[in-house]
Amino acid sequence: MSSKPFNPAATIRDVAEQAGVSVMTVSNVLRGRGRVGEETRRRVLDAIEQQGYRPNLTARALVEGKAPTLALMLSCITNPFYPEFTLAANLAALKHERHLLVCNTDHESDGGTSFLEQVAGSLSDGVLVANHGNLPIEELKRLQARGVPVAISVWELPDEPPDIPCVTFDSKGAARLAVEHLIELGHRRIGAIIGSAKKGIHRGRYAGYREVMREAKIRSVAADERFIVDSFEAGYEAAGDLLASRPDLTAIFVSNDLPALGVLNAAADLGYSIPEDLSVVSITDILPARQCRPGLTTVAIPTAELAEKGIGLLVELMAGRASNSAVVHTSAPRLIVRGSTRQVGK
Amino acid sequence: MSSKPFNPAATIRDVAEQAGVSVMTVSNVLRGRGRVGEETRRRVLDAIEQQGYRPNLTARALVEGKAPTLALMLSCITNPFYPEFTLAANLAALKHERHLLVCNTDHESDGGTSFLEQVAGSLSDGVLVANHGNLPIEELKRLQARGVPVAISVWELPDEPPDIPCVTFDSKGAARLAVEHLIELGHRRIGAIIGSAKKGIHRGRYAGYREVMREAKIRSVAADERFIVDSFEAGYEAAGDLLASRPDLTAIFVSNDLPALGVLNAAADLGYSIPEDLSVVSITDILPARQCRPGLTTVAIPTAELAEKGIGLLVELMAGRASNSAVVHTSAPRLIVRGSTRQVGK
DNA sequence: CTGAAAGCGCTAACAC
DNA sequence: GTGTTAGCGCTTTCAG
Repeated sequence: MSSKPFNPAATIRDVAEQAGVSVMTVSNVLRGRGRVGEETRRRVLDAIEQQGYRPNLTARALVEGKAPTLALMLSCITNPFYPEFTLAANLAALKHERHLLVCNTDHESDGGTSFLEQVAGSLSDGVLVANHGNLPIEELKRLQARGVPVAISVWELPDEPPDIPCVTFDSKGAARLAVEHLIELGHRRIGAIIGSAKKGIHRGRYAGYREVMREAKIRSVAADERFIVDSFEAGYEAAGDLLASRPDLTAIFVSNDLPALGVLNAAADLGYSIPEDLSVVSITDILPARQCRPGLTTVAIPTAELAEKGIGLLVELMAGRASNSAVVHTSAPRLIVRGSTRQVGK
Repeated sequence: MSSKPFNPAATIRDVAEQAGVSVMTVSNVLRGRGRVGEETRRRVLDAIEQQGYRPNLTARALVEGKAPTLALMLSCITNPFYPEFTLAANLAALKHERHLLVCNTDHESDGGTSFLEQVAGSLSDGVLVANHGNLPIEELKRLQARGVPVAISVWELPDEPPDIPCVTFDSKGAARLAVEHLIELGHRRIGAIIGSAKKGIHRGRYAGYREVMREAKIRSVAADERFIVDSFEAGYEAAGDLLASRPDLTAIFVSNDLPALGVLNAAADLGYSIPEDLSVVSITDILPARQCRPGLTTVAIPTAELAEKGIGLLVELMAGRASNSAVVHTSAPRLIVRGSTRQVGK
């Protein structure tokens, strides 16, 4: 019962001692479990206050066999898609009383394998992986086999799920909306810049583009298409290249906002006025798409929802309530018309 | 020596058993400590491989009394300044074998206090706080008194350090470079949009602006100045307001890129051509500043360096090698001329 | 060079 | 209502 006024490294035992109770009782009042007398409760609370005691989450995690964190793997947080995604994932994790550990795979020499190796199932209970077209699927399956909950989000193809639980969105539908918008504005000479290989991650988007072009009876030729890396710079270069070889294009469909921003910049540098000389539409709706002039017309995908549902799926998985073949769908993409598109010839 | 082919939940004890050695030996080979015979070593490694054993970081952290993570507090990851900062902090932390836990204080009802309460000194050994002008300094000091290493980065005023170890940059010098650039281009009617209260976080930047104006013998009046919230939207509005009341301004100095982007957009919407009708210069050099047209002329601050040195300072603090009054300086800001500024009247 | 014992701070059973 | 006994998975003494 000695009054130790303040103890920077107070443990639950110190508190128990000062309050004249057992460790168990302190643990109970701390977490509102078990039954504790009102009087005892107060004494314990006082002791906690005085000593400045705070429970050690590491110790708690060890004994409970569960970690207070979830891991998020993404390519690179500086890609403007991810901040919004990460924030939503973080908030969702917090709702489940978990903190978020993020891994930028682009900057890990092994693509994040060692991160998974260390963190998954040890520091973190589960792993949410944001799809970027080059996932170490085998590695993820190995983890899964080991009993670590693993989920993928931003999966592009609802009809071709991976062998791992995932959250998808309708990428083909998104592309359709974008290209239909161009068609409705009267465009016929439409180029395409795709942020992956032809059969790569954006193949659903590419399929949507092809489909609408076919329906509109427009014969699209390979010369009107470019397959590039999904970056601002690659978009910039591809636009220059495409416009040089097909100067009569009136519109360009870009499979992603980031390269589309590059296209906008290239067009400006080449002396094109947008949207007077060229319409540009893409997919995603990242923040810079609305913070530039002209604003980028784009098809918004449910970024925050993809993140939230990803965390939700992970939590269900951890609780044994979701199966390994779960496929979670998200809201339909929606067209957002801004200044980068216009009626052809106007 | 029974061969358990694969054990998803293998512990160090399982490995020891299979290898026919003691737990200690396994721990030693695992971390290259102590002396272990080559033959024994191999047996242990084989057992680890077969069982798919991976050490439990939580348990290790508990017994070592140190956590494998560091915490980073920032206002919101969707502010384009932070992705770059966070990435650099993350990479620096990794070099010290720590993962990073990030807290978006804007979205915590208590500004992150409960995050600190839970995480600091328990899940994470130390905390790096990115300054945003409204820091819970008292809370941080309390943590510090408790023995938790705490450091602040992006401190604006090298000459007025807080009572907490910090990493600073020369904000006044940055503003000077920006405004001097305007003066050199012949501008005299220069407005200012400051992303804080007059005596708020950007007061160093404001002071730099005033200083250069005075040196150039330009009488700046309050009507040419706006003090706003540090956001794109506030910048947009302030520009409209300022331009309406002072239509003869030829240039605007904005204290931060984010509101400057808003200014660029507002100017475009109001029919101003930039830089023909109006020059805009600001401070920071966030990614969107170079991914928009016209590109934003700005003074780059050493963002990555601020993050790296922040983590470095934290690590020094943890090792007891840095004092609580440490002030770490960073490289001088540099002017980056892009398309948003031009010789007056041209 | 290797092993046995102790314990990090906490919680889950079960007693009383 | 409250206390006692174990033990989470690991590392650190200290013996051999």
